[in-house]
Amino acid sequence: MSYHHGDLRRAMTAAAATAVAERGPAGLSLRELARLAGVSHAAPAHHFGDKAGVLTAVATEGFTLLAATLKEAGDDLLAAGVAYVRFAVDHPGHFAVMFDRSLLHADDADLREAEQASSAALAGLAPDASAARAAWSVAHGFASLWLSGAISGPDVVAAAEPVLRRVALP
Amino acid sequence: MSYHHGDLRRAMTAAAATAVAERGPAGLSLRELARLAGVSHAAPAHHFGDKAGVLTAVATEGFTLLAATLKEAGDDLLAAGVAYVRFAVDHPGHFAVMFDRSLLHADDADLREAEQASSAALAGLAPDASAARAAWSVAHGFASLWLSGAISGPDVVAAAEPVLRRVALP
DNA sequence: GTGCTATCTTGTCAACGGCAAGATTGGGTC
DNA sequence: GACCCAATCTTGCCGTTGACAAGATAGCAC
Repeated sequence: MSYHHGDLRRAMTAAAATAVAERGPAGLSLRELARLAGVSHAAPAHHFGDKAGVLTAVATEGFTLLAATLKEAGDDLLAAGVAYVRFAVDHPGHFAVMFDRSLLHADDADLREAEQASSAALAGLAPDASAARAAWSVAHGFASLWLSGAISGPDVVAAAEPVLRRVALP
Repeated sequence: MSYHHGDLRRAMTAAAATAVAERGPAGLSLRELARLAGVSHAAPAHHFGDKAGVLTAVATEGFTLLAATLKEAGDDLLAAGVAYVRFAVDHPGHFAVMFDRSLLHADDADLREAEQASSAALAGLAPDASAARAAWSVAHGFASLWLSGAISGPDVVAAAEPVLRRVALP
């Protein structure tokens, strides 16, 4: 192992997302991440500043990913809703952090930019602001409830579609 | 100050809810709560076992409160949705904890009972299971997004109503 | 090869959660 | 009223953590 890790930042955010997905944001330990990456306990601080910095990086990555996912889903509001839910289920570590201001540096420039990118991607799909808010609310609510176990079933998409359809109707 | 506090359990849950509302679940310190209550740092452990036990008590209180709030709102699905959102905004500390399994003792008997009470209160309002899920999703999603700052405005209820109406239509 | 800067390490500190063992209290029992 | 007992709270301790400071190392431009 060389003195320089080479790609510590990327390794840390990836490991952080996994850890958050498994044990929640509170169960995240910077020292553990450092051990997993094979670096000293103080190495992360250089890249991220503090714990909130790591989670801010994860959230930023999440918003960027979400924006790309939404764009890929096309113009259909229902398809976008399904994509939103699938994103949350596929990236629970990112999702758990993205909307929790108490964990993040909310005024981070990169974060804000990524937030706006996904907001814009969503706003472009709905006919008006109210419809966009409604679509966002259902998709976000369903995803949250599903991840918390409050709503469950054999298949996420199958469970989500009838719910999303109630708002996505033209 | 006497040796016995007298109502430590209640004092702790109340202080915990406030602290979570202000700084999030991660910013909660059992020792700080103990200091606020004027007891030693190990006193909480007797009542709650551990940190998750405190948050489980807060979540249980939240679900009980939510069930009562929903019942009070009457039979109208829209009114119930508004009540749900208002509950989240009025009790952000409780709400932040209720749906995060990673913070709780998810199999706690009292918690499960309170969960089911609020689930039942909600299920009684909708014509079928799908409608109930949809209503729950919008209300929950809007509340979450509002609390995170993703959706904002001068008045919560005014912002929530048009969104909730899209799903509550008969 | 020399200096510069980003990256990483070592060492340290206060705070925290959790555990064990003991002190105090109030209520029930005789 | 004296005694006992269970509930409640305290003191003391340990390992872990996040954060900070100061120094070591490496890659890179020139």
